[in-house]
Amino acid sequence: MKHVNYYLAASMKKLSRKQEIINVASKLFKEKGYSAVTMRDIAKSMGIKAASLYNHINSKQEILTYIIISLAEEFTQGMSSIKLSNKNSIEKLKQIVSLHINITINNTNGMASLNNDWMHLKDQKDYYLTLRVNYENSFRNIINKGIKKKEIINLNPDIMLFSILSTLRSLYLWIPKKEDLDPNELATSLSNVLLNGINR
Amino acid sequence: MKHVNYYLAASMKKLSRKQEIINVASKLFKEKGYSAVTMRDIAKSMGIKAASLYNHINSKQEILTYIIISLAEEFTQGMSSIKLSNKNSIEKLKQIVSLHINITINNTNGMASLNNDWMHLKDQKDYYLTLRVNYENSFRNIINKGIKKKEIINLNPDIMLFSILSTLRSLYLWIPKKEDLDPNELATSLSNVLLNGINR
DNA sequence: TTAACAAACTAACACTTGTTAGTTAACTCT
DNA sequence: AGAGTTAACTAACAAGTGTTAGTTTGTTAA
Repeated sequence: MKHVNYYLAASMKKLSRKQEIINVASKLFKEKGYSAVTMRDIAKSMGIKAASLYNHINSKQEILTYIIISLAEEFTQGMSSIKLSNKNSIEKLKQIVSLHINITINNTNGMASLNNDWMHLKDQKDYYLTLRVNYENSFRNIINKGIKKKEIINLNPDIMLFSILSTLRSLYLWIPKKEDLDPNELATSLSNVLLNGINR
Repeated sequence: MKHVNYYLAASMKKLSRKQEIINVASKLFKEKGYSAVTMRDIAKSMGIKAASLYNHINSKQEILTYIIISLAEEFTQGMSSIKLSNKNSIEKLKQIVSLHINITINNTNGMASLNNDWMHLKDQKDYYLTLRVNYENSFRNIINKGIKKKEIINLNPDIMLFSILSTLRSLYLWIPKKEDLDPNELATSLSNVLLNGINR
């Protein structure tokens, strides 16, 4: 008997086999990086042979591309609605913090590839880099406007951008260790630390 | 003629061939990660054949181990002298910021491996992880003492630790893009942002 | 019942990987 | 001049790489 009938609880939708592969691959990519994970590793984690993966996906590269591009587009979309919101710059920064937390909670493993394996993209690398640069520019714009309106201190905006973004991009390393933490509470606390510092 | 006599300016010390290999490897590891860099890549960058590398190093693994462990020990040593200094917690945090900036400026490429390739260590992985945990614990202790002495706001210390450390660990991505910036000025500005936030 | 499909399998290929063995040429020191 | 050392070379190997071709088997739709 080759096919197993998994019992599926009423609440869980059945994932396409392709999506299962992508999820398993994401987890392995997070642990060892794209280059160190072989198709045989992925297959073994699913209990099948490497060749069988090709009934569902076209290449290893396709898996990486899917993981990274869908996340990058999610960030782009999130940023574009933040730009449209009628809030001051501080509130917009808080929205950015929440955006990162929510996306990271939903796809912790994928965020590792986004951060560490984008250089292994082929066809879509330029597209990814464009999305990334645009995202950073939007972020910088919010900071610059905040400085002009005296909502944000008048310091080197690149240092502020780098500092905040580094923390947000590293969330994937940290969130899985703190499962008990509520996303909203985390957003509040983290915004507080990033915006107001820790000095008393 | 197989051997070239490089002209060495009086100011530059001649690096051992082994150290040259490690430097070249560090650069490649930063660009593509340890697993994606082959011995033939490293050799090509040096203008020699892969087999020739083995006159100077014992294995690819040895290169990675050297890069990571020497940096980790540098951090350990830096932290231990900060612990001994008679400063309040805010001043100690500023010293930690400077420690990261100085080490990163001196070995930007190596910092990439420290952050992203430590999981590919073999023999020395446990040792590395011990150093890392100890470092984080020392960092957390400084924050906790600061909270007790009311020098630091009374918020979740793990969030503060994570936030600051994420930024410091990402410096290697950012410092090479800002060559004009003076290390001391960067330390001052970054400490200011990390400790006092950006809110006006 | 049977045709079509989905998803697994075995076997194989061409290429790349880290590494070893043995050799050779140029410098250094006596 | 000769011995020793350093650092390059060529050639090769065994293991592992992503991927393809062709086949088999259970499930689904007509």
